[in-house]
Amino acid sequence: MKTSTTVQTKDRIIEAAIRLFNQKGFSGTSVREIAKEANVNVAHISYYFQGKGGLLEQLVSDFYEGYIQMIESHIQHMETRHAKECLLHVVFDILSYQHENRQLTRFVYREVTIDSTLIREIMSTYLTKEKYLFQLIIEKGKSTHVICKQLSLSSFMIQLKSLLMMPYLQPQYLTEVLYINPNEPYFYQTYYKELSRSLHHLLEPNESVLDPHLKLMMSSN
Amino acid sequence: MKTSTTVQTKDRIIEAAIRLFNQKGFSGTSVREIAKEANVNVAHISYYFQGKGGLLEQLVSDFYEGYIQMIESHIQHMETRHAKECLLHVVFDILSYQHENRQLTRFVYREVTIDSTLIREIMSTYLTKEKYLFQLIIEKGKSTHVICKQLSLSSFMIQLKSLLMMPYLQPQYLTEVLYINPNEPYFYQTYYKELSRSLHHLLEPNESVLDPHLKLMMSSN
DNA sequence: GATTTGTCGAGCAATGATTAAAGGAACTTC
DNA sequence: GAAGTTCCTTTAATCATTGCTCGACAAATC
Repeated sequence: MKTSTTVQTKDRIIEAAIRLFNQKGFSGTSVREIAKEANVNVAHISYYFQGKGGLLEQLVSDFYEGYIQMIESHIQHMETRHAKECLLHVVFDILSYQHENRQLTRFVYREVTIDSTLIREIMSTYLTKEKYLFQLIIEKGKSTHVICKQLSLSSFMIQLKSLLMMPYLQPQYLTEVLYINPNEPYFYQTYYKELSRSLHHLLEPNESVLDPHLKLMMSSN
Repeated sequence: MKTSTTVQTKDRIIEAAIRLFNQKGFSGTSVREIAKEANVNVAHISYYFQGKGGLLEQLVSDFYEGYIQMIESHIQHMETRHAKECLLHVVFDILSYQHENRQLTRFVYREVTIDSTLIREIMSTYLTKEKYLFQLIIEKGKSTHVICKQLSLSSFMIQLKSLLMMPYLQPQYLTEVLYINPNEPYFYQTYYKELSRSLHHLLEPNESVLDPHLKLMMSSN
């Protein structure tokens, strides 16, 4: 019996959970609050998700499922595109994905910084897969000489992921300190342009192999 | 009665709290756990810090106090240095500061993503101050033509803070996925070099006012 | 010896997650 | 249409844990 009210109940729990987890964190939210916010009975959470932990697992893997799937769809069309172009499209779509799921994104990215077995499992599946997919693009770019051969995948990933995550992990910083509203649809398009500029410099062949620290020091003296 | 054991007790609580908050988050840690980890009585936490909330406040403001103070000391010596040089020194010292206080850093940066009144107050004090201090450096750099005049402070801050925070907010990502150990002292020195390279490109005058997205697209066709 | 300061265990009231039991609505089967 | 089945919902209760405080005791300070 899959009535519409059933679906509503389950979905209302998910929506309420995302909202509250986003605001107060996982441990900071009680199942009673979620039930109240969703206007459902407390027992429903255990009934549908096998407890609070199951609800967390559902949300996190739903997020990464959609995330990875989106990246993979780009990889499949990579034959027809140049590596840099493909990379930029992926970046744009990640921003778009994060924008569409702002609350879930912030919650997941925060929760991922907690040392738990669940998180460790997520890591070894979705995030290594993400790394692998980016590696494919980078490798192709290197072979077609549009990406600097010396580029280290690790340092690229660190910087890319930093830049992608920050605005959605710390939206209050943008609003309260920088007076930028990351909720506006214009934001991530503007941000994308800045990102693509940074990426461009990150990928292009070094103009010098010198220690950039020293180089900067010298040029400013 | 300020015996050495008294100091020990208070400090042991702080150390234990940092360790546990870092691992399991603020809400995910109970005062009993902290007391157990610190080998003190539960009542001590309320006695010294007026409850769990007070302990949180103590830790967070201690962190930002040292953080801001460190940046300010650079500003005072700014007369003798060029803006870019000063900026790089600040960046290096922030990395160093975060490295020295790895556990506290990760905890604070995570907790700052929670919507609470405490956090909002922290924002409007320390983080606007941080922004102001960076503004001073940037302005000087612009006036001496070592920093691009069109550089937006906001987008600079977003990117800078992203890159500074990421490795210390997500150390498990580095270890488990990228096989990089951010706990090694070498790490933040290496990372600093990468950062300074990115910053160099961020600050230097644009070689073109063209939409970099379009530009990249065209150059890869 | 009086006072302040640190320590401790017990215990409080509140809230945490979870579940067992039972009611009820829709759908199938006879 | 009656009986049975399945799924959803609700109530109530359980049991652990939460943060915090009280009163007693010890030790140091004046």
